[in-house]
Amino acid sequence: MTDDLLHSLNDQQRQAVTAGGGPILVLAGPGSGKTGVLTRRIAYLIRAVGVRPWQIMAVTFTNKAAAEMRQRVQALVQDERLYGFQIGTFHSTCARILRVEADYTPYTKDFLIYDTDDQLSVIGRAMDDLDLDPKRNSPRAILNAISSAKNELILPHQYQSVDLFTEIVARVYPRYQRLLEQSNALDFDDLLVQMVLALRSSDMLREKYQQRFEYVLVDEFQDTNSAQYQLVKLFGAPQNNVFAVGDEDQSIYAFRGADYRNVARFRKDFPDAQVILLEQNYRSTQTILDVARAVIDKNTNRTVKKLFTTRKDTLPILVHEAWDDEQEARFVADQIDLLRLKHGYRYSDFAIIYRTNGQSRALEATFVHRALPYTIYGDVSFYKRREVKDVLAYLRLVSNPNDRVSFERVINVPKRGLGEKSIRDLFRWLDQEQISLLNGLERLTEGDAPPLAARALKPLAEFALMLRGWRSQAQTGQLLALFDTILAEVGYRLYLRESSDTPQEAQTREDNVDALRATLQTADERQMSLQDYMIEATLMQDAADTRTNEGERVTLMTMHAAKGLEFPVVFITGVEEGILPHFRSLEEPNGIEEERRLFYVGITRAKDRLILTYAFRRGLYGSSSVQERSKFLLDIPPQLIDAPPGTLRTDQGAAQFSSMTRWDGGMGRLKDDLARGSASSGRVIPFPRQDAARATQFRAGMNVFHEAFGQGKVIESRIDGEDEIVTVAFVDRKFGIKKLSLAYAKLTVLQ
DNA sequence: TACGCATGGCTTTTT
DNA sequence: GCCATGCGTA
Repeated sequence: MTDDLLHSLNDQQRQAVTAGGGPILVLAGPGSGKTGVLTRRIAYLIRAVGVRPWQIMAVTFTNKAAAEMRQRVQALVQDERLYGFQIGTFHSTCARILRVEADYTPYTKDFLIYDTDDQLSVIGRAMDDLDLDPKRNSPRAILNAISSAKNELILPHQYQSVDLFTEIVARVYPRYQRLLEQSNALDFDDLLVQMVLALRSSDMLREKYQQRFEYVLVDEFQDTNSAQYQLVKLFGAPQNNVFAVGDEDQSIYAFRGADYRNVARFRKDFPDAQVILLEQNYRSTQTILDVARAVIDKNTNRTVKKLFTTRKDTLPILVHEAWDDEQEARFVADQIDLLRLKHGYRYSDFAIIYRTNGQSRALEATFVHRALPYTIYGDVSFYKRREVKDVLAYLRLVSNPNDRVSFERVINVPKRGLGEKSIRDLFRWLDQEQISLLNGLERLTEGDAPPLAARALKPLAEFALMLRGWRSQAQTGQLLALFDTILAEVGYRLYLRESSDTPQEAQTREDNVDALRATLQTADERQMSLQDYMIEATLMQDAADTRTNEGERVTLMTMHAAKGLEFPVVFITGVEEGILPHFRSLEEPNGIEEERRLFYVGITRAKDRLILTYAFRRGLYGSSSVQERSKFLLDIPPQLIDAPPGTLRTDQGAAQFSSMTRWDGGMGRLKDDLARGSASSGRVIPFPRQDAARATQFRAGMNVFHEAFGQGKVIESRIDGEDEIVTVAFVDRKFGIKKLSLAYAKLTVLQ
């Protein structure tokens, strides 16, 4: 009766799906059918073991993944209703439970969830209260530190400072937390922390949920943080029917607290855990798997997996060295055209993956120029747009009139003549009188005159009256009507039109407001309360993101965004020191290993063809700089790199580049290095540096003046014996780009 | 209070 | 090279 669930599985997959109770750890390599195993396991529990859907808790890392998984499970259980089946992110699962069990927390059940922007403004206020200068200590860094502490379940009073910076954090953290509580708001991390604290503090509560959730399944286990790991253990106990699926090699979220060592911890905490390795890959050619493995095998502290495929076809991968990021983009475009023509690939078969968002620019410019259709995957979230945040803040203020962050956001949008000064005075008055924001506003409408500038009182009282009206309208439960009333009364649409620079911008922003309006319509249909809606809106930051992913387009994205996806042809661009690995990662402990995993994730997205590119020079932050190819390239065995003549490799470029500079490397060089064995000994042949002999007087990016040619910008400067050769692009098009010898030319630097 | 220009500083990103 | 923030001025 469960044949349909099991018939297409290999032995290891079947073992995972049908394993009995107790802790189970599935280490699933990329492309090994992990999601299929997870969904089938859930369906199997329901259909073959007789577990009721409401006894199952499944956790994913994104809302999108949760929605997809729910759908797949539904398809697998056919007509069975998934009544009470809990699937969601850790955060949404906790939010849901905490709403019901708010009595076990310092909050009331209509609590709010603050997103990162809200958090930053609270940090700002906390720092202001403590007389700390946000220029000396970045609020973002402090927020990160607090967030890390929370992920480690370190409470404000437990936070230990070890240096000056952490001393600042130690002061801000308690103040920040108190402000959150004052606004009845939790940040994302609090959802986890408060859940852990509640479960730990009350036997009754703990037993209630431990009994309810008999089976706990966790996806992307390598990306759990400490708090999440504790939650897994708390919900899983005492039966410990915990099914954890993950891959240490794909842990790429350390910067937000993910700790792949939780995999090892799980093995230690549950010594009787069954460990199942999924090593058969259903995605890539053997060469691609070998390349991936060569890269990742340099990492330590991992469970070694041996990925294999039964695919017989394979091609070597291609490594291409471009002159600069522009040429790199052109090469990518050329390859796409070539592969489409020669091998019948479609635009949608291609992905271009890079380390940093900024790298998309050169690619986009080239693609636009050549009319090559593309789409950027994972663009700025809908919910991050200003107009969306504004309107949500209005709703949130209605939902919780003590929410100071939302109040501050909307009080002067549109402009009401209420600036920073008035707000600070108002808050000071509230704190002095020890009354809530709502109370204060009410007193204003009754004619109470707090110590504020006289001209601020009227608009403030007007605002208070509007808010009162909205609050009573909210009682009717018609969210859409409330939304329309608010927009009309504050004149928000008019404001959008007036504050936009172009009619197009106004249109886009209004469209966004209408898209948000549609979500309220849905909420009404589902009879959601305003409070429920607010929680959903904060947690589901991707839900309303109606990106048109239709059509034949190549996909551009960061490596992080690429996780979980696959494409027939994958380009990884900018495989250079400083980019991959990223220079910022060098400061992090084990940063290099994380970068290596990132590269690994990128490589394993490819099904048939993998093309790695790097550039000799790259425009970073305006000025162009000389790049060195990534050391990761030297980990790839040379025999996997070549390409048969006439398939992919184009050699014309190299000659062209060498004539443009003294730099005489070429495309074959990497392979030559590797063949010579210099790679294994770790020797890297450095590019000639421009400043090798002595420093140049001029540097790229400098603005200069020449008596005959006028003003210009330095593109490049290099030492030539005793002389210095400066390449300058002159503002006057007549002169264009010129190479000047300092021995003759008079060139002065302009400030 | 609001707008305009200058300065600085810069990953990755989901909840 | 761009964007966000901050300060100075109307």
